[in-house]
Amino acid sequence: MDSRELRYFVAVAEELHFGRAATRLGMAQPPLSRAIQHLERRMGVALLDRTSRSVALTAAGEVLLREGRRVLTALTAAERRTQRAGSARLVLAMKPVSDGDLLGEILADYAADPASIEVEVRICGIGEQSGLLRAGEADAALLRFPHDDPEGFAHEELLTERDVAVLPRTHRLADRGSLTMADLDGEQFPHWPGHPPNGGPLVRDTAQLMQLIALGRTIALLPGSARQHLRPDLVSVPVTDAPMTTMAIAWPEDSRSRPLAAFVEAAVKVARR
Amino acid sequence: MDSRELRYFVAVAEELHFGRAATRLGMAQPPLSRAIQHLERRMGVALLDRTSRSVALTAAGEVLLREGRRVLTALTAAERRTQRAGSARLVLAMKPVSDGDLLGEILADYAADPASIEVEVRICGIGEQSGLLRAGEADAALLRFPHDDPEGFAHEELLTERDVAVLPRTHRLADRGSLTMADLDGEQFPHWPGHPPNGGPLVRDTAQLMQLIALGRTIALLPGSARQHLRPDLVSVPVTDAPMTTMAIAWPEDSRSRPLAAFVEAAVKVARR
DNA sequence: GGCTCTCGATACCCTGGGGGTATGGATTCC
DNA sequence: GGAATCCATACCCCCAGGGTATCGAGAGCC
Repeated sequence: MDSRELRYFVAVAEELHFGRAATRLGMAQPPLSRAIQHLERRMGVALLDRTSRSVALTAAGEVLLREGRRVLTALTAAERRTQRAGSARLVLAMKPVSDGDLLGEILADYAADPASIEVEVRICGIGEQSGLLRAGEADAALLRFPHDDPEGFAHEELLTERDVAVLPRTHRLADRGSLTMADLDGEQFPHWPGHPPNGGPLVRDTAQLMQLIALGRTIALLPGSARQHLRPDLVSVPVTDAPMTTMAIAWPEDSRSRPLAAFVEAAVKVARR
Repeated sequence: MDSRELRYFVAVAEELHFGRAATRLGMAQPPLSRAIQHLERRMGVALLDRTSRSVALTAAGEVLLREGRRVLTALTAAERRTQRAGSARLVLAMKPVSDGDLLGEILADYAADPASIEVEVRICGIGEQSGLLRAGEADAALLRFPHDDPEGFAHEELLTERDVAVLPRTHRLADRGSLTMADLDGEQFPHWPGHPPNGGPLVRDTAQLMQLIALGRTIALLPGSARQHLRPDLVSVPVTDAPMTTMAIAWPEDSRSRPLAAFVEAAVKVARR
């Protein structure tokens, strides 16, 4: 099969409408209809049930949609990784305030390596790191367990620390020297993307989170190292029995890139000292 | 990128020779050269270092070869799975004599389900099951742990049994009621494909293995259930401390096929009783 | 019931790119 | 230095893939 046809099919299968799919693909509807017919003929299997009023997926079509999407993302990921293998630059994906204050040192340590290349730090939204890694847009990512999922990636744990509570300066618990999780019962926690809704406000980035905390709409448990970056109207309080979170660096399992290996090595070295 | 170009590139990267690659692809050499040039131009990265005498991969080319192969196999796997989703038939891959004598019952039990469809049992060589599964040629496979690797597949364990020694009837240990692993010290075990060579004869299928045992060239530890299928010139002897092996049924993690789910259910049900 | 609107399929045309052959030019080997 | 090898270039040709116009089948509306 040809990846062009696959792209066509995925577009139609997602839109369930030839006209819209054609627009999305930047082409006219008739050649799209024909291409799908070709595809079905060659594969010897019906992918779509169509009447003049509706388009629906057959069982085979559902399989091809699911698998096809994966193939297409793998294809563009391969493209990206290849392109970046040509450019002498590493791309590191991280969400803000999740570097455990180690990134500066890691970058400095790596830069000291005479064979080092430029490192672009790409700050992304919460939970987007693994997407960037999977799509081949980044060479490595800083993840935080258990929030992020290292599935399909190799990773190296760098730092484990206990979460602290981040509160508005005016919060009833803001003056306490330390807290327990029980003290936080009944508090409103934010709704992280990709997690089940808990009634709290949906938070997409850290600045937004900080703002919501300052407004008293929510409070958060953040890695201890986040303490250093708090706005003056927020305070952090240790929570003696808060969950531990682990920062790790992750990369595509089968990467053979020397610069990446050197960077990971630098990260581990800095974390161990 | 287009999968056709990717196929071209992979062929050249594997052959490191435009002429041979072109032959393999069933085309002439000049259009192949051009296609690769196009690809490099569009991606903005050199994939091959070529002189008039030699072709070598660049770093970027190595990345594309590795990732591209995977994409291409995923593509053909998607094609196969789609085609088979259209045909009302399940394909089960197994190597011979590894069904723990359960397969007959499983097939009967599944066939009793009114919604059941035809099941094709595909007997394959040793260690080939996961390849067939990965390539989308089979819907499910019988694996045996720890010999087979369920990586990337969902699986359900069906049966754990202790290996027995399979010996020629004339072997010095053939008359013993039971053995220990220590008794087998110094015996020549076969070399399984995909495992490191151990000096023993390479064995690709069970018939061959049985023949080699009968000839006294090797002996083997096989699942206890293999006992039933021994040739008359071979005997099996329990080994009290032999490793345990587990038979499992494995399938692509994200399969949504109803017939497959029903079949797995039947297999588990039979194994549990 | 007939008018209209929607939407996929069909008919037909046209262009560009992918493939072919012939040949050039560089390198290696005898 | 001549021959052989092998990738690149030059040039041609054809059809696959894309466009426009239109048909035909359902659905909804009055």
